[in-house]
Amino acid sequence: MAKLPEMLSIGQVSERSGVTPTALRFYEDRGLISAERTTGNQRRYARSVLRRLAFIRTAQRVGLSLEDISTALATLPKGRTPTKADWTRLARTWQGELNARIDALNRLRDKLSNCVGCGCLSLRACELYNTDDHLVGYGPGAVKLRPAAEGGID
Amino acid sequence: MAKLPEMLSIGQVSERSGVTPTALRFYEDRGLISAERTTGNQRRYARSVLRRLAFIRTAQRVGLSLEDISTALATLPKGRTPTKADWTRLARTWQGELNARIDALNRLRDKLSNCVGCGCLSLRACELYNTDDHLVGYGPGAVKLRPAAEGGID
DNA sequence: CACAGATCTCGGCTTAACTTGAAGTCGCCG
DNA sequence: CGGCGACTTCAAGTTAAGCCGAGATCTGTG
Repeated sequence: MAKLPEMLSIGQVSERSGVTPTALRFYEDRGLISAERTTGNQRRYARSVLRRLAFIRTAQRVGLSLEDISTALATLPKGRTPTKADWTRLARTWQGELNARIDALNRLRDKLSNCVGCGCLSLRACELYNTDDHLVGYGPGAVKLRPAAEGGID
Repeated sequence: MAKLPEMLSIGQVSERSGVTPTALRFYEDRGLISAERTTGNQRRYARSVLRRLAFIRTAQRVGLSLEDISTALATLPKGRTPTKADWTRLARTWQGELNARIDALNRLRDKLSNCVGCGCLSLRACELYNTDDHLVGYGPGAVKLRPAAEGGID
């Protein structure tokens, strides 16, 4: 096995993290990660970037946008090792986020089951139509959906 | 209260569904919904479009793409009322999807909790870093993440 | 030192899901 | 029947999260 290198090139980081070089540059551009430069202007990453990348990718996996992630990471003290309190705060935020998403999914799944049972599309007032709002209009089918576009998944 | 109109204009559908007119035209373009036309070429929607829209929006809410939705809807008999078997099939597909997403979220949330407990970022081998793969590299922080880009959320 | 292979920047392409704007037409109330 | 608001199409713009290629430069190894 090779010795542990102090700093990693973009290719090495890419290979170890599974994140493409292009994406790495992109993340840097967005302020999610950072790197030093050689005299020849090539990026040299500290090993800690791998932790950060794992974090970023994992968060992305559950549907958080890079902006969400970036915002969250920004609450951590820039540069220095975050305190436990910092992390707790961040985690709490995300847990709320995650819980909301899980709830939404559970609710929908259950409702979908109901719909199968009830025939759904020919039903007058399937619960599915009123997932999160209460503006049931008059007559069959008429409802006021909350514009989901704004809230994303939750 | 007004009388129930037989057919709805795009504006009425928009107001009742919370979906903008442009989005409605867009959905039509994508084959998700359809409408008849007046002699003057304006869209007139059957009330059932509201059910369909609620369905579409709800599915979107849980992260399904319009293409997913469109594919699913396409399995239903074009035009006529779907049979219960049709619905069952569709629902089964989506339930698998939903379950997968719920699982992923639960796993992550739990791991995030662990991380708070353990100090995470200063940890050598936090579970977070090995969410779904097993290629733990040598030394702290070195891992091979599965390219999440391909699988999306699940 | 030479050179192959890794990186660099930059601009443009991609997909999804719409939105915005322009220029013109409908429909219905008074 | 006049007019104004609702509607039409079409083209182009937007955001997210990158990918791709070109042309130039760096780095490390023999």
